[in-house]
Amino acid sequence: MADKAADKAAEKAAPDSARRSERARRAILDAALELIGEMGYPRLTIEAIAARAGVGKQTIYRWWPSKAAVLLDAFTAQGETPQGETPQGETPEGGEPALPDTGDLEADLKLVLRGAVDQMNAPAYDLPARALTAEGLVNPELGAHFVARVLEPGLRLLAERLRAAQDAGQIGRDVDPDVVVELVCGPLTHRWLLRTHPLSHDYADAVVDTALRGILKK
Amino acid sequence: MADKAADKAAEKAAPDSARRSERARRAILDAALELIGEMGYPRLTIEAIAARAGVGKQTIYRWWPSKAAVLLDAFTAQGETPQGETPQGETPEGGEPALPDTGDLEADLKLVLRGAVDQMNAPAYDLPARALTAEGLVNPELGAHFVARVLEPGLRLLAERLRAAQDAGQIGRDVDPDVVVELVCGPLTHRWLLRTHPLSHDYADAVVDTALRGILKK
Amino acid sequence: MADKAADKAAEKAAPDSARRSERARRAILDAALELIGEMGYPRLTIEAIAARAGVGKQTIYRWWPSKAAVLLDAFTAQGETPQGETPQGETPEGGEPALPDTGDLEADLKLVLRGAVDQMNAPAYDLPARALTAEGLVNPELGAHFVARVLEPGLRLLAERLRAAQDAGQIGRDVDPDVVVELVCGPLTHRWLLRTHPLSHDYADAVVDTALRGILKK
Amino acid sequence: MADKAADKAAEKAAPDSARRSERARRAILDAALELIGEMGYPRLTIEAIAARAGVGKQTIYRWWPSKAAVLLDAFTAQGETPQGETPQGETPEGGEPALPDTGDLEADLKLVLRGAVDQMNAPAYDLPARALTAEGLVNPELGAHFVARVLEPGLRLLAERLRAAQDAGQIGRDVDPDVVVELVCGPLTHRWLLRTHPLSHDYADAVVDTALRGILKK
DNA sequence: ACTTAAACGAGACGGTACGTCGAGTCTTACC
DNA sequence: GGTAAGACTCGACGTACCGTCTCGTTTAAGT
Repeated sequence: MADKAADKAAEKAAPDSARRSERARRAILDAALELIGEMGYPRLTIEAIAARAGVGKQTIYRWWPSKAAVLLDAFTAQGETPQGETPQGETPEGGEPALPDTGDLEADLKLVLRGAVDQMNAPAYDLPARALTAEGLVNPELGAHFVARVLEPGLRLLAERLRAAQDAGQIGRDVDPDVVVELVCGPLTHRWLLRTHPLSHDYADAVVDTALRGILKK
Repeated sequence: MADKAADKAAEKAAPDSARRSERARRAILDAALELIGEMGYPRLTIEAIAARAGVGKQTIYRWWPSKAAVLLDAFTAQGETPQGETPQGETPEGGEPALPDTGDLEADLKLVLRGAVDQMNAPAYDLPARALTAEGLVNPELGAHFVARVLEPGLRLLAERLRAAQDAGQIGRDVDPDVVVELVCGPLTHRWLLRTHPLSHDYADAVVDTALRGILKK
Repeated sequence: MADKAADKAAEKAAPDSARRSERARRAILDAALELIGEMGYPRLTIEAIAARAGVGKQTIYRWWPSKAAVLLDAFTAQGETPQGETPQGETPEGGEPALPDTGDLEADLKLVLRGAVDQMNAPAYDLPARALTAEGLVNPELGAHFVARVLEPGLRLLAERLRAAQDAGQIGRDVDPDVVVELVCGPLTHRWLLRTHPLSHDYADAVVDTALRGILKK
Repeated sequence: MADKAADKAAEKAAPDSARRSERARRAILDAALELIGEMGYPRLTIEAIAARAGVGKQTIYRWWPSKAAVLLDAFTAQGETPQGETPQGETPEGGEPALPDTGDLEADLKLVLRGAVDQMNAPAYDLPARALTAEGLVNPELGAHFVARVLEPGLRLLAERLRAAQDAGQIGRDVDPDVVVELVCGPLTHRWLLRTHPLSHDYADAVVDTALRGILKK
């Protein structure tokens, strides 16, 4: 129980994070993002990151267990504005981020999903996010971190917006908002990752339309 | 020019597939599938495959460009019954495979998607398919092959079944069957790959229900 | 110039030996001797010495330029009774150490060389002395210190004893005592270092006999 | 047991020396000798040897266990004329090497030892031989190889020459030629390795004189 | 006794080299 | 000419120590 942390520490003398060099940390994260843009994830190496950052390899190994972990931190810390899968709406300073709520669910969803599409099409998001997703597929521990830190926040906002619509009586009580979240995100993610078809605003609109209004004739 | 073929040959003396050893081919594919089960994709190496198959490394490099390509072939050739993302319905010998069509679209979809869920939960499918998906995310060429050979066939069948329903007047003309295919497959794939929640028959049912009948109150 | 000291200080702020921690010094020297016995010279590291001594690495680097220098001090300060290559004879407290002089040169030499043989066969002498010799072979500066502090004193005593014999008329004036010293020490050192044959009392006796009485028939 | 070799082989799949690349072997040995001259033994690294030789590090590790072993081979194979501690006399083609035997032992010994002195003073011999001696002091296994392959042959020749003198009645039967060998080589080696005094032809002569004619007055 | 500057323990840092692994190519002997 | 075997060059791995550089914390000299 309380020993668990102690055990972990006993494994390999945990470094003292108070003495950590912020300069080195920033240089490493920046280098990782630069390099993934220049050579792609598979050819990204810890040695290259260290060299670009002007840092000893050990300084990377001291604080991260793998290049994927470095990249996850780099991606998350990007510009000090960590982004989720879907962009938050307004982030009124100090307040909780929330999705737009104009009362028109369809319009709001389309707005948000079009934003997500733009993000997925932007190399600065696509490259690292795609690499981290790929790594996570095959490495469950990293995958869990990626989902929790990158994806969950956006999905949670979406679920909240849907619950608001449900409270407003726009959605029946028999519909599970969490299922709806996946119903609209799943298809976008599918296209983004698998590249089966172009990922466009039109597609985002079509998904929202089809999902919201149903498929079977009434 | 008549030299075009010669040029190609000059690039890398194309091997003569007529003389290819079927014994070696099978041994390599079998070894790849065995080893991915034993050590996982990231630790799978071409050297290990060659050793396990009792084959020289060059024999692998002669016929495949990467370990992912070997695995794709191994996965595809599995039991001589290459499978797509969703299981085919009956495959009456000699005939085209097709999804069940009882006239009840909802029931048919649930049947098919439950089968897909079972498959995704089976390690013999999950491990290689997940590895190939991951590789494909980051390696577009391989990704395209994977989609075309593994995923597309299943998706096409689904689209056909939906078009049949449309022809039967169960689905409006304003709905695009291709979008519907992704609307039901996207969420399943999302859960399968990202492990956000358990992937169960109940979830498959919920996706079908929600997608078919719509979200907004009528 | 008065600046000479200042220059030196400017080079690398010479530490103030008045404030030096005797506790740390002893701990370092002890740790060095312990560790060379446990893991041998090549695997002896400054980090290990610091850890064993409970001392910061900088405390070692402040006072010694290399692990060999530490070991040389450790060896020299051993038990506060620094030993030369050959054991001193009686060390009447306060007096100069001198070799035994019974008037019988042959017997005296055998006694002294047998003592040297015993020392070379004792791990507590062999390990550090051998390591320092090895280091000195390849690092002339350290080698000079090692010879001056460890070997020379013993050799000088031997030379004095021989000069006494010469004064007593036992040795001809045409013989150079310094050559004789090497004539008896060389062979012992040869066997000790190169391990060509066992280093025994009998060998010491044989060397003395052969050297003193000559090789050619008279 | 006959299994001993098999056991050793079982430890780590012994490489097939029939397929060994002679080109790589020569390049490695040459590079080792070049580099020890350029930077000295302590700063000689396997990586540098590999780089200079245009060879993968693995090719070195495949055939040698340490940089010292490489150097020993390099030194031994030098110009295809491996040299011992003392220079061979004439090596009439095809015949056994032997020391000069003019009937005058003293003159012959001086000739040989002056040659040895010259060799020890030549950097091409001094650097590698000194480094290997140093390594051998601290690594008994390597030391044994060094002695057997580099030193022993020369010492054996010297012993044979002395036995010839003994057979000719120039040396008494009570004198052990092996002790005499060390009596003359020991002092030279002592000066060579420890740099206590300059190593000159005069010293070689003095050693021979003193050793042959004895120290005590007759 | 109080101040204060240097030595101290600790250990993070930028580096170099280690010894290993696997990639992909090349060579040899066999069929 | 395809194959099994495996040596080759190359690049990266993750680790070990190097010697330097902060960090507080003693600690001993000089007020």
